[in-house]
This record gives sequence, C-alpha cells and structure tokens, in this order.
Amino acid sequence: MEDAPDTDRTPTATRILDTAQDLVQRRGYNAVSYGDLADELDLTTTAIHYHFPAKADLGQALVRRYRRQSSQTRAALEDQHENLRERLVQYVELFSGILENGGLCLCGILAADTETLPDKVQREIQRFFAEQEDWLTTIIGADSSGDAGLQGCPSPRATARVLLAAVEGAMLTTPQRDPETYTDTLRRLIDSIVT
Amino acid sequence: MEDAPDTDRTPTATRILDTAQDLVQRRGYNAVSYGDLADELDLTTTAIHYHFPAKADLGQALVRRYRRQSSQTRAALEDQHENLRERLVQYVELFSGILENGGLCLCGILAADTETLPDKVQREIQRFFAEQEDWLTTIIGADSSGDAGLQGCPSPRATARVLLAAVEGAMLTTPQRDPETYTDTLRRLIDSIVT
DNA sequence: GTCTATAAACTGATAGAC
DNA sequence: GTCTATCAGTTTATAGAC
Repeated sequence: MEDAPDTDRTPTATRILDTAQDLVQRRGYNAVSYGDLADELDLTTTAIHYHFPAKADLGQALVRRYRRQSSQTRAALEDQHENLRERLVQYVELFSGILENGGLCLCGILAADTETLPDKVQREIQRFFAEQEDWLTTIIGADSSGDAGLQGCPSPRATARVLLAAVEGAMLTTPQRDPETYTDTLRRLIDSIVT
Repeated sequence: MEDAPDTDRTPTATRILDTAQDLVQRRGYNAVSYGDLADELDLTTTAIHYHFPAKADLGQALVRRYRRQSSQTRAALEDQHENLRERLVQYVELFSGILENGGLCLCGILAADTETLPDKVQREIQRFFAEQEDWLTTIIGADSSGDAGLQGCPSPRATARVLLAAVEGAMLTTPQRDPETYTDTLRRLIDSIVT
C-alpha cells in the first residue's frame, strides 16, 4: 500500500493544508510560497517546514486529501440520489461550488502546472482523474434505463471522458467564470447523456 | 483600436516570443523567467527587457500573437473544408497537435494562472475564449443540414460552449495526455453534434 | 512545535557603457 | 541592440535555541 494514513493529523497541519488548498486553487502551485502560507496563518515558514519538510510533501498531502474527500463526497452523492440524471447534476454542482468560491478544481489547476511539479504530486493528480473517470463510467454504466450515454459514444467510458473533460474545461473557458453559465453548460451536456 | 499592429516585429523579438510560447505552454506563466529565456536564447536578461520591458508586456504580446495566429488558422480551415464534421475534426486536430508537442493550449494553461496574471494579459485570454466560442457558434449555426448540435442544447452557442470546454478540458484530463486518446474522446463528441 | 537567524539561489527590473 | 553590473525582494530550505 503506497497510500499512507494521512488522517489523524495535527490541528496545525490541517490548518496549513486548508490554507494551502485555498491559495493553490486560486493561484496555482508555483504562485503559492511558504511565505504566503506563513503570513496567512500567522506562523513562520520554519513552522510549516516542520509539518511539511519540502514543498513536494505539502503538494502530495494536498492532493491526497483532496482525493480522499472527493471519494467520500461521491459515495455520499451516490447514496442520496438514485437516478443517473440527479447524480450527474449534483456532481456538476460540486464544481460550480468551487467556482463560486473563487477557485478552480485543485487537480485541474495543478494539471496545468504538471511539468513543474515533483513526481509524487504528478502521480497523485493522475490518480485523481482516473478515479473521477472510473466513477463516472460506473454510474453511467449502471443506469437502469440501459441506454444512457452520448449518442456518438460506444461505451460508458467514452461518455465519461467527455463529461470529465467538459467539467474541468468549462471551469477555464466559461465567460467571467460565471457559476450560473458553467452549470447551464454542463446541464445541457447531461441532457444529452440522459435522454 | 486597442489592438496594436504587433506584426513587423524584430527578428529577435520574434525569437523571444517563440521560445517564451514554447516554455509557457509547457510550464505555465509563473514557472518561466527572463533567466530561462535568456539561457535558451543565448542572450542576457537585459536584452529581453529591451524588447519586452516588463513581463506583462511579454505575456500580452504572447497571447495577442496567439490569438491572431489562431484566427488565421480557423479562417484557413474554414476555406479548406465545407462540411461541419470535417471542420470540427480539423479544429480538434489543432489541439491534439499541441499535445503531441508536449504542451497545452497557451490560453488554457494561462487561464489556470489567471489570478496571478497582469490585467492586460487576463483580458487577452478572455478574448481568446470568446473568439473560439463565437467561431464555433457560427460554423455550427451555419451547418447546411440545419439541425447540427448536441441533443440537449437549444442553441448553437450552447453546443459551442460544451465543445470548447471539452477541447480545453480533455488536454488536462486525458490519461497520460495521450494525443490518440484525446482525439478519440473529442471525435465521439463531434459524432454527437453532427449526426 | 515554534522560534530567530541565515544560507544560496533565483526573481523581475534598472543604470550606464559600447 | 546587447552587454556588465547591480538592486531589492523572494524562494526553498536548514541549523540550532527554547
């Protein structure tokens, strides 16, 4: 198992992750420094280095926690809604909530920085997208009507790939990053998937 | 007219832009420095400051040129192909070519850095996406069959938004950034638009 | 667990010579 | 148009005290 526990974390470590996540979702990896975090948290950079020795450690912990949270959120969403359309609409709503917060998907913004990221952070990001794609593939394939999916897509996975791409891409391309327009765009796509 | 000439540029200025574009498309705005460019071009940072006094000027020139090139490419593509499907397939091919080159769409990667960018660079990026969206809207609306568009989309613009989002998003989310998989994903979407 | 102090490198940018 | 020299600020990171 390469996936460490990463729960039972110190209160300070958690505060650091919270602030770091917020800043990275707004500015990207390379525009967030230990100094920025220290300012925001009223700590010194040294204190942060105690919890996360190198920036790579901070980055990895950040994405790992994000993956875990995302997994739990998806599970809850699966429990609360039975039919595919509602599940997809709520899924999209998660991302429009991020936009409302003034940021982007953590892994979306980090994916843009990929080339400059430490290897272990890159791997976590790849896993995140694989998990999203797998989950979407599963729930689309599990639809009771049996024929959910985009018209041109031969498999649930093909539809899942289009949807995931649109979810991440619309965060970058939606005019003014308006959450309403974002949601509207993706609802149209969902309407084309669940007919 | 706020749009400056930006053609008739010095050979060195063009070399700088070429290298800067390549590096930014791989690493993002904040991970490319005057020093990096100077190394790559066998110049000093001062020489680059002569052509582009501040980094904001370089960024703006970069996106402006990219916009102009993109506009010309789209026009050529419109001339060479008559039917919607071929136009869209070739459009997508442009972006898969970027992936093959090891980079991302200049404006896609810059959009992720938005918060940290000078205002004038932000504005250029917004314009880029507006132009892409408008062009896609136009060619979808102009389709001779008259009923092109995603099933769930009431207007050509709604379809255009989904497609643009997918084009940009799939560059980030496609496993291994494999150009084949990228193209395949978007072809499926095109198949759902041009039925 | 947090601090002061510090290092070595890098950042965007400017002055002034050629 | 390009150079040398230099600036002040920031970056990631470490040593050692409390």
